[in-house]
Amino acid sequence: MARIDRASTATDQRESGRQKVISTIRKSGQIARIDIAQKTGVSPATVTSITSELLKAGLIEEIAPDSKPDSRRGRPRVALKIRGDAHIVAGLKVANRNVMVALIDFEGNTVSEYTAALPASKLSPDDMAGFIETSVRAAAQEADMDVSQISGLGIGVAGIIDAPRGFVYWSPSMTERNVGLRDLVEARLPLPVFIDNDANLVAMAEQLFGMGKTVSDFIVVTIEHGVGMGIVIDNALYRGTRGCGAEFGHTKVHLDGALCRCGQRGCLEAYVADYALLREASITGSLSGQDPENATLDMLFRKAKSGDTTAQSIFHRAGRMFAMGLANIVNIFDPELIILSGERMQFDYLYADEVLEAMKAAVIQVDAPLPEVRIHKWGDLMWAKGAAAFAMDGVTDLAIRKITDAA
Amino acid sequence: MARIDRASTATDQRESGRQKVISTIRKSGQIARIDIAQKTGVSPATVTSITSELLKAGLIEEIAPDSKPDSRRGRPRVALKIRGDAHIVAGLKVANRNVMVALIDFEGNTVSEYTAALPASKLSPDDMAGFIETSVRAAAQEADMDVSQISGLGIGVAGIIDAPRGFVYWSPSMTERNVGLRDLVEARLPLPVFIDNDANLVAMAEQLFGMGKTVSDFIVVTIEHGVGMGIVIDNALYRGTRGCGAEFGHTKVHLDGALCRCGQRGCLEAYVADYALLREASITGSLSGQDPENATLDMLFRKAKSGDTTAQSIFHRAGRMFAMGLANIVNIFDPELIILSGERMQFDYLYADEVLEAMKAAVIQVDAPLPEVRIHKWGDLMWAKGAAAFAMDGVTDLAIRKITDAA
DNA sequence: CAGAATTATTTTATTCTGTGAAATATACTT
DNA sequence: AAGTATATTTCACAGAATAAAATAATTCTG
Repeated sequence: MARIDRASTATDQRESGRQKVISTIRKSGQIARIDIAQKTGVSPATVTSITSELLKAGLIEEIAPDSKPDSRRGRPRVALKIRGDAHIVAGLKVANRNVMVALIDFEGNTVSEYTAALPASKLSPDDMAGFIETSVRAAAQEADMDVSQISGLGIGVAGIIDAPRGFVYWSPSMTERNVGLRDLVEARLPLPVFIDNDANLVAMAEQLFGMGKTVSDFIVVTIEHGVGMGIVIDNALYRGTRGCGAEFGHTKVHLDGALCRCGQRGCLEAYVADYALLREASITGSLSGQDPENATLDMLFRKAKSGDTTAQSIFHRAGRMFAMGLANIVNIFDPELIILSGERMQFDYLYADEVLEAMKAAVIQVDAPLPEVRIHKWGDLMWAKGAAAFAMDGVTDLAIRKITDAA
Repeated sequence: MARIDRASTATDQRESGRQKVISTIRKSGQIARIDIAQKTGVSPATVTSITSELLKAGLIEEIAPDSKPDSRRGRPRVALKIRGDAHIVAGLKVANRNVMVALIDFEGNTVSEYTAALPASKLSPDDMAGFIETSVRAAAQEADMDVSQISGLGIGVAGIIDAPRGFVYWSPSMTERNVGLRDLVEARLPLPVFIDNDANLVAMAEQLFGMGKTVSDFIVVTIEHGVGMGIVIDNALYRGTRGCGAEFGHTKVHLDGALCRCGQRGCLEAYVADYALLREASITGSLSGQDPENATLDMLFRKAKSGDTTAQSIFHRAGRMFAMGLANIVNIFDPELIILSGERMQFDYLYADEVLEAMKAAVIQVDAPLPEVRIHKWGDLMWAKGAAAFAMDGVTDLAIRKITDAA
C-alpha cells in the first residue's frame, strides 16, 4: 500500500505548496520567505504557514542573522535553508564490477562513501538484493550509524527500469529478467527504497545539487562505457511510456553504420563509446604492440596528443558524430541547458570547443541564443550520489506527506 | 492585459477541475458523470457541480436517454457531450501559395471552408494581417455569419513562433522578422487570436479531434514540403524553450550528408521531402524529358510503381532514412503513439510496411510492445483544422475563465 | 405488482489550501 | 524620537473538493 502511494506521488504532477516551497529552498541554497513567495507565486502568508510547518518538522532551519548589514531599510529578511541533519539518505550504484554507496545528508553533503567489489558481473535477484543489503549495512557501519538512522535508499542500475513500480525489466547486472528488485530489497532493509535507471539518476542529481538547480528544462548526457541521457521537462524527469526512452546512445547516426554492442547498426554509441574507439584503434593497428585486452583509451589518447594522425582521426570522427547527436537533441528539444556529465572526463575529445562548434553549426539557427552547454566533472561518486538524490526526492515526499497527514 | 492572461494560461500546467472535466468530455465524445469522476479521479459530487456550471454556460449538453436499455440495474446514467452550437471558431493556415480557412463548431464539425490565393509568396506584416482579415471575413460571409459570431481565430504559420506571445520570429511567408502578428490581427478583427507553428497545430488537432484523443503522450509527424513534428507530453504541447524545438526535419541523419534547403547538411528533410526526391530524380535523369520545373512527385512515383529501378531506389532510400529518423524519436521519447499525419498521402513510400519494419528494427528492444504507429490521412483541411483546434483550446479556456470569474 | 436492490446523481456540511488586509516586528533615516 | 520602509505573522474568509447522506430512477425478485 505504501508502495502504491509512493508510485502515485511520482505521477502526481502538481506540486503541492509544500513541495514547491521546499524545492525552492533547496534550489536556492538559502532564501528568505519573501523571496520564496516571489519565486513561487505563492502569497507571503502561505509561505509563512508552510515554512513554519517545515521548521517544526525539522526539515528546514533559519539562518542566524549573520550580522551582515543588509544596507536596506525595514525589517531584515531571515533566510531559510534545508536542515542537513533532517535526514540521511543512501545512494547505491550497481556498476560493472562493483557497488558504490554514498551517504548524504539532506543538504547534499557527502557523509560517507563505500565501495565493494561485486562477486560476479551478473547476480541472481536474491544475491543482488543480498549484496545490496550487505553493502548498505557496511556503509552505515563505516559511518558509525545504524541503518535505522538512514531514511531512504536509492538504487541505480543500468538497464530498463520501471521506476514507479520499482521493477527491473532487464539489467546487464542480473541473471534474470523482470525482477521486482525494490520489493526484494525492502524485505531485507527497513527503508523505503527507490530504483531507477542510472542516466535518470544523474539527471536528478543535477537537478537537486548540480547545474540543473536553476533551470526547469534541461538534458543530461553521460558518457562512460555507454552513452546515456536524462531528460528534465518542466522540472520533472521525463521517462518514456515503457520506461525505455532517452536511449541517446542508441540513437542512429548512420544508416547501416558501425555495429553496436546492442546488435544494431549505426548507434551513436558505436562511434563514441570507449569500446568503439578501441575497436578502431585495433583495426588500424594504432595500438599495436599493446595487448588488445589491456589497451586503454589512455594510450590511444596519449598517442593522439603526441601527434599520431591515425589516433587523432579516430577521436576526430567520434567528436563529430557526438556533435551531430547533440545537435539532434537540440533540434528536437530546444532545452535551456545541456549538461555533459561525467565521472572521469579526462578525455576531452568529446568536449572540445571544436566539437561544440560543430554542434552549433548543425543546430537550427534562430535569433535566440543557443542553449548553453556545460560540462560537469564529477568525482567517483557521481552515480551513487545520483541514486542518493533520487532517494532524497522520495524521502522528502514522504516527509511532506507526513506533515500533510498530521495537519 | 487580456493578452497576458491568455499567455499565462497557456503556461499554467495544472488543469483546473473545470478544464479536466471538459477535456474529458471532449475526448470521450459522450460520457456520463460517474465515468468522468472515475476517469479524472475527481469525486462525483464535484463532477456534478462542475457539469452543472458548464450546462448553465451552454458549453455542454445532456444527451436524451436514447431509449437504449442499459440492461443495467439502477438509475441510468445520463451522458454528456460538448454542445456543438456553443461556439464557432475559425482556423486559418498560411500556406505557400494560398490561405485556407476552416470554420468549425465546438464539437469539431466543419461548418465551412474557404480558400484564397495569396497575392505574393511573401507579404509585409501589415499586408499579411490585412489578408488574414479579409479571408476570415469572406469565410464568415460564405457561411452566412458575421465575424462577431465567431469566438476565436487560430492561425498557423510556418516558421519560428513564440505562441504564448503571439510573436513570429521568422516565417517564410513574411518579408520581415520579429513581427507581433497576433496584435496586428487582433487590431483588425474583434476576436481573440492565437498563433502557432503548423506542426504544433496538427498535434493539437490530433489531440482534440483525432487519434491523440485517448493518449497522453504522443508525437505527430507531418510530411509535406518539409518534415514537421509536434510533441505532446502529459497531455500538453511541448514547445522548446526558444520556441524552435521539434525540428524533426532538420534532425541530422548523415554526417556531412545531402544539402538541405536550410543550408546545412544531412538533414532528414534533405532525404525525404519532395524537393529532395526530385533533385535525385533530376540528377539520374529519371524524369528526363520532363520540364524540371513541373516535374512532380506523381510522375516519379508512377515510374517507380511501373518498375523503374532507379526511381524505386530513390524512394527506397528515402523510406529507410525516414525509418531511421522515426526510430530515433522512439529511442528518445518512447511515446505511446506516433501519428503520421498527412494532407495528401497518396505516396506510400514513407508509410510502407517495409519502412515501419525498418523502424522497428532500429528501436531498442524491450519486452514491452513497441509504440503504435498510426497513419492519419486528412483532407485538404488538415492545417486549417489544426489552427481551429488551437483556437478552440484558447476559446475554451476563456469560457472557463468566465465561469470561474462569475462564481 | 410491491417492495428490495442497485446504480447515478445531487445536496449538505465540512475540510483544506491559499489569500488579502491588517497587525506586528525590526530595521534605517532624518 | 518620530517617521518610513520592509519582512513576517495573524486573522477572517473565499474557493475547490470531498465524504456522507439523501434522493432519483431503474431492474430484479418473490
